[in-house]
Amino acid sequence: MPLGTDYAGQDCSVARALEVVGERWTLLIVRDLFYGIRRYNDLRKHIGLPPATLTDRLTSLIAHGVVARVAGEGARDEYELTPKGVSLWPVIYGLSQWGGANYVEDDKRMRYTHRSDGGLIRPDGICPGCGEIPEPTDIVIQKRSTADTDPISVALREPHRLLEPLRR
Amino acid sequence: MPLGTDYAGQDCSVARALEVVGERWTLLIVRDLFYGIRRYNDLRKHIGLPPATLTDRLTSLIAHGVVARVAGEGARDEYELTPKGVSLWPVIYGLSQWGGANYVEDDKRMRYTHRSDGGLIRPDGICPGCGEIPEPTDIVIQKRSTADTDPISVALREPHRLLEPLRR
DNA sequence: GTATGCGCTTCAATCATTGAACTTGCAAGC
DNA sequence: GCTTGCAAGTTCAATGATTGAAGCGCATAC
Repeated sequence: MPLGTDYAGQDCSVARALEVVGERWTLLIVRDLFYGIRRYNDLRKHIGLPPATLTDRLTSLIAHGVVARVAGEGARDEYELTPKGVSLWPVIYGLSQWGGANYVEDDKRMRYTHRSDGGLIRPDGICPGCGEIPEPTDIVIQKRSTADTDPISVALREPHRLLEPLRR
Repeated sequence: MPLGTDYAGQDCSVARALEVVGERWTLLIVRDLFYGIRRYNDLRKHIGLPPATLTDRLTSLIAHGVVARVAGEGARDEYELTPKGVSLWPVIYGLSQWGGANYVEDDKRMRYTHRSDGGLIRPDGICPGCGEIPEPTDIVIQKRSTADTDPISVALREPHRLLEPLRR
């Protein structure tokens, strides 16, 4: 049976969340949408998953109200996070901090800064300057690893705000 | 190829994290270990997954240093989170808040309070009384849903500290 | 010594995922 | 108006993981 219909705990919030975003690839898609990647082929190339799987995951995310398909510049549709999707930010950030602390060298980790005051956001999500937890739209990211050379990874080395469409 | 060996982004912290904890069931096992469930059959019954899968996931978590197998009371071994596993708490809490806010009724959500001052921990993880983000060992949980009637779910309705072994 | 429960392992059947190939629809170039 | 090219998928057979049922060895309880 597919994950997405059968995690046991009916009233467990963690299980309910994982029913929606717990399948393989799903959280990487959400991550990329935070990064401003919005087009089908950009997602596919950046994440490196088979098109059938990408279509399946996007369909599921749209059905659950996490992602919306919207008209983009030009005739192409794009995918973007709904407010419900944006509220997944603490989960993505938590995974990023844990994965970074344990598996990525310091100088290759993504840098997260608070747009209003330039503060380097701490692992617990708080901006040391203002003491607040910034909203995703107030967070500026910069990819510092140079391991990947595809156009999207290269574009992510420029600082830009979360959720702001990545233009190339 | 198995998830656990092949998420594309080599230097992406989120992808690296999901290589370790992104497989189906894995985060539910981690959640249960935070809840104090420590024995094989308790995990199996509470989560409702096939034994072969539970063995597989535990082996993988141990190999990655997230879980340790330790001697329990009596002759039985138990499973417990390592410090690296405990540092996954923000991820579990984030999923819990998102799943709770979107899919579980108010009065059925798990209650998280700060042990030192009794404050009801906010969705962002901060205790409103002291303004701090409590460590997992300082968090008291109480399951409020009565939907499940298995012994473990019943035991979780008593307030108890995270990571404290659940005795029946 | 017999039964029960725990902590697994084994196995065939099912189900999801994969990668390659193919299709469709639009848009610009010739 | 024909072709070329690309974006955005769909289709399909092969592979691989997951499932549920059954079984097994050990330990304690009766």
